[in-house]
Amino acid sequence: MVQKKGKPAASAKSVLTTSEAAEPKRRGRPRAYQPEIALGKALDLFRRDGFAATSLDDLSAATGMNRPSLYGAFGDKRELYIKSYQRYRADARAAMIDIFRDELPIRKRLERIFAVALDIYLSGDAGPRGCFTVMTAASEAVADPEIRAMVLEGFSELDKAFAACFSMAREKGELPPAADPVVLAQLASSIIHTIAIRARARMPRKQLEAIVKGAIDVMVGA
Amino acid sequence: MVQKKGKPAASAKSVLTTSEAAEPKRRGRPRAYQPEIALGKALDLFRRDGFAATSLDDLSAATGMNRPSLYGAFGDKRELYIKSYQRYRADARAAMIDIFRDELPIRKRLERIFAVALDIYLSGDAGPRGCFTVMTAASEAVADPEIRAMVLEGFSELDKAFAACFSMAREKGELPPAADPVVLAQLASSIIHTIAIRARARMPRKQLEAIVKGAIDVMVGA
DNA sequence: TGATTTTTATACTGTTCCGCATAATATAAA
DNA sequence: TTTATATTATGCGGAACAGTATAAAAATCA
Repeated sequence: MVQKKGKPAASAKSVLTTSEAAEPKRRGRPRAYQPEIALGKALDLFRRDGFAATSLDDLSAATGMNRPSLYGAFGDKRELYIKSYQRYRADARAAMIDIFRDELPIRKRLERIFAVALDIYLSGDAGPRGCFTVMTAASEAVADPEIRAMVLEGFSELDKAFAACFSMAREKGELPPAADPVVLAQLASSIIHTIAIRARARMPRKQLEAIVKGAIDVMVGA
Repeated sequence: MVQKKGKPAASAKSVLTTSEAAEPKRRGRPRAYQPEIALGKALDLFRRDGFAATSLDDLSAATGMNRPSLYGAFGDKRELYIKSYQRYRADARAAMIDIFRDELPIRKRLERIFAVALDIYLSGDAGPRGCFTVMTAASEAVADPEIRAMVLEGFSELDKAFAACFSMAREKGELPPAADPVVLAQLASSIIHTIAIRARARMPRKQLEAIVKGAIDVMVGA
């Protein structure tokens, strides 16, 4: 019979945001799930309830995958948590990176960054989801070195991104020469952390925006 | 026989820091535990592992109380968590209140406040314990209205204490008249939150102190 | 068609979990 | 002493838990 000649190899591990990509013909029974979508569901659950309070039954129900499939695709619960966290970081980075790099005035840029952060932290059907890095720092990071390293790297990435922002602003004369980009960056990160935490306690967006506005005034001048 | 005449009544509920107080003679079998000490042990566990990852067996072992005694003394796990949290708040308040009210120059006062905060967040045998308010905000506060209310009240208490600090400093001429005590207080709280979170991820004290120093410089002038 | 491969579906194992029922124990009061 | 009261000690019960073993199903390959 005429056979379709599946593409030779070329690594099936391509990272795809959409699931439209034509995978090379796989051998056995086809998967009933889409890994990226399932991982997103797992992330939703972990963000809502945290690691310990999320059971594999919950994850199985949310992803539509039965337990053995979960293990086959992502490993055990901890590995799934780690992959969920990496997915969160990738998503957050994608949502932020353009604004960080933008050539807008510093004040406008900060406003947009914090607005996107609030969108991320306040979204969620069953209550505001907060920042997964902060939640993970508060819980799993103490006892698990590998998770801790990822969290610290997350803090560092944010600090550096803000510092680059403030450096550029100072070069363009938007900030006084004496302004210290690293200190300002740590301040900006602390605002990110406080609104993430407070959002999680359901503080209304208006109040969080007031905190952001006051902080921006202090950082770049009223 | 000669009997000791226990003091009549006078409310057994007196809040005592030491356990030396002579309780009025109680009727049945005497307790084998000291409630305040047991509650402290429970708090230690909850701070280390969080609500979901702390089992009643763990609590029973740490307090030396068997399960029924735990229930009798503190109610179920959630009630014990709430009482532990209230205890944490009382302890933290006791450690801070004098410094907040002190008449020291604002810079010195802030330095002391943050130093005590770091002491609290970095203590712990099995890793830094962080801020229990922040941890609770990140986990239980979303779904539990009663716990959430306590957490929000905790944020508010800290904001107000800082605001009072900055108000007094402005009145004394330590800050420019245009300085906004509420905005500065939210900044100071955000520093508290960021060092609590970062401590939990085992960021070294030196780095946390650098964050504090930079923030103080921005808040009250370098 | 039949063999091979990969995934799904079901169900099991042994553990841990929370809350409570029951009985033993230690004190004060009568 | 006896009675009442308050706590401790033991352990049960049923549910939930994480992980896996086994078999059925659905595809490709020969």
